[in-house]
This record gives sequence, C-alpha cells and structure tokens, in this order.
Amino acid sequence: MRLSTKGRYAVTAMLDLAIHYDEGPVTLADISGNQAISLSYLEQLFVRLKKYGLVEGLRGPGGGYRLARSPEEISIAQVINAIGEGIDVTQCGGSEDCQDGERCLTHALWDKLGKEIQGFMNGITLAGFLKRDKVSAVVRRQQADHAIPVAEPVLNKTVA
Amino acid sequence: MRLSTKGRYAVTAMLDLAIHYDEGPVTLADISGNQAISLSYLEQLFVRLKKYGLVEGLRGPGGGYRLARSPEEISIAQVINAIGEGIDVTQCGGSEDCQDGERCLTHALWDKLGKEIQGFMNGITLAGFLKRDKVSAVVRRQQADHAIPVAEPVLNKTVA
DNA sequence: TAGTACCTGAGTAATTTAGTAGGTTATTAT
DNA sequence: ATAATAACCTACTAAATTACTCAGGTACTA
Repeated sequence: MRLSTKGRYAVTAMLDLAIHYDEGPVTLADISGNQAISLSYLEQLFVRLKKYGLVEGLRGPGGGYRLARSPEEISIAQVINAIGEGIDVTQCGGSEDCQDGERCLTHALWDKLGKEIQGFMNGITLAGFLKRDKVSAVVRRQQADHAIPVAEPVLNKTVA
Repeated sequence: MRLSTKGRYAVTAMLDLAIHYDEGPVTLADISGNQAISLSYLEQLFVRLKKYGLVEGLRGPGGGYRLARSPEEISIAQVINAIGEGIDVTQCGGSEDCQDGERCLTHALWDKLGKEIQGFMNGITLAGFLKRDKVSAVVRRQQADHAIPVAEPVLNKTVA
C-alpha cells in the first residue's frame, strides 16, 4: 500500500474523466492543461489505468480517453491500486526472512491496516467522490465514538 | 498525506513500545533487532516522534524510549503525521497557482480524501490495533453497503 | 493522406528513503 | 570518580522512486 502525490495525479485525472463522462473522450492534452501535469507523465499513468481496465483509449481526431465503466463502478482504491503496482505488503512473504515470532506479528498487523485502508477507499467511488455525500456519511459514522485529535509538534521552548 | 514503508517502520516501532508499555523503556537497539530496522534510521524517526510528543526518551543505562501517553491515547494517524512532516495537501495553497476554477476543484476534492483517510486512521489507536476488535468492527460497519471488488490487471492476450 | 492522438521506450534530474559513520551528552551502576 | 550505557546530534551516501523530457512509432478519422 502506497499513497503519495503520484496517486493524487491519477485520481485527479480520473475525476476529470468522470466529470466529462457523458461528453465523449477527453484528451490527455486537455487534462495536462487543466491539472498542470506533464503530458508524458500522464501517458505513463494511463498505460497502467488502461491495463487495469479502468479506462479505454480512442485514437484519431476527436479521440482521447474515457472511463471503461461508469463513475459509480470505479473506486478510488482501484485507481490507487492500478498505478501503485507494488503494494509491497509485508516484504517478508510468509517465511522468507522471519526469525522470531515478534517480527511476523507486527508485519501481519501492518498488513491488516493496509487492507483496512484499502477497504475504506474501496467504499469511495468516483461518482460518490464528486457527489460528496456517501463519503462524508461513512466517515461521520465511523468517527462517532473514538475521536482523537491529530497530533501537532510540541514546540519545546528551549531558547538555546 | 503520504503513506509508505516509512510510515510502517514508525507504526511498527510504536507498536513495539505499546506492547512493552508496562515494562519500562525499550531501547532503540532492541527495536532495531526485533524489527530489522537500522538503528540510525530509527533514531531519525524517533526525533520526529518525540517532537510531536508521542514518545519520551530516557538516557543512560536502563534507559530507552517509552510512550508519552497510553496506547489508548495514540492513534495511527498521529504516528503517520509525525513522521510524514509535509502532508503536502494541495500544494497550491489557496491562491498561489490556481488559474481556472477546475484545478482548484479537484485539488479541494483530493484534500478532502486525504482528510477522510486521516480521520479513518484517527479512529485506530495503538491499543485498538493490538486488540484488533474495534478496528475490524469499524471497517465491517463501513463496508456494509457499497462494496466494490479491487481491480486487477486485464491480461489482454496479445501474444506478440 | 494528412493530422490527430494514442502508444512505446529510453533517458534524466530531483526528491525521498534507507542506511552509515562518527561523534557528544546525560544518566546509571560500580 | 569512572566506566558503561543509551539517548542525542550531525553529516554523508547509496538506492529507489517520482516527475519529467525526448524521440520516435502506430492507429484511426476526416
């Protein structure tokens, strides 16, 4: 599981396609202009997105890319997954490098967290993301009981 | 918002501290041995964790690090946040680089996703993560209605 | 048949990640 | 006191990833 600006580029571009879903294909040049992403970098990302069956390309004049399925049927997790190839879960796949039980335990736990975040993002579709109702509802529901403030750096006043 | 192996290292190390919470401080050398993370790299991470008030260091023999608060009061989000300094939300902070409304829209949307994932991880404490009940419950609840299978690459059989 | 736009691949600068090396300072136990 | 211990600090480096560029090709449509 990986999440960085690369994922944002992909999701942003996919949202662009989702917005113009009924208006025919969108060229990468357009997206490049709209979202300030380099054209060739977009092409690299779209190779992956196409490989995962999330988009389809139409050649020739008037061509471009469009979503292979409706925005309701594409989740953020799928997009992240498509461009983030590795997923690199535990990197000690089962028995490769695990000596003591301790290490395996924490690896398993982390793996679990990754799956849960993935499950979370799986519940958010492009359509839902644009409508911004479903998502908010889900989050609100889950944060109801255990809410902890986000940490901030402690500025310890050690004035030299 | 960023999520990678670096975050896993930090969370893993923090879980190690959480496990030995009642048994006094744990040395970085121990963690380094247990989790197969280089000592100096751990030190770098713990500088951040300390700065954010998540751990406290005790010097001298018998010293080490321990959680500054109970495992119930430290969330995964706080740990990720502490080591991922940047968060680099929209990178066009408000008005810096936004020409058309389009770009600002998608940036805002992505920002929203980041906050939601953060909210999600905020609901998972170190203690809850070890107990692995709360977390599962939360996830099960949220995935109830809209479940979409994770994407897999379409192996189009173009045999050269 | 010309133009558009996808598609492919190689290469590269910048950044981040992960690790090394070498020290200093505070604390505890002898 | 002194020696051992472990946090703390600084600088450097290798590897990987990210973001981007360049230079072509291929398929499609008008």
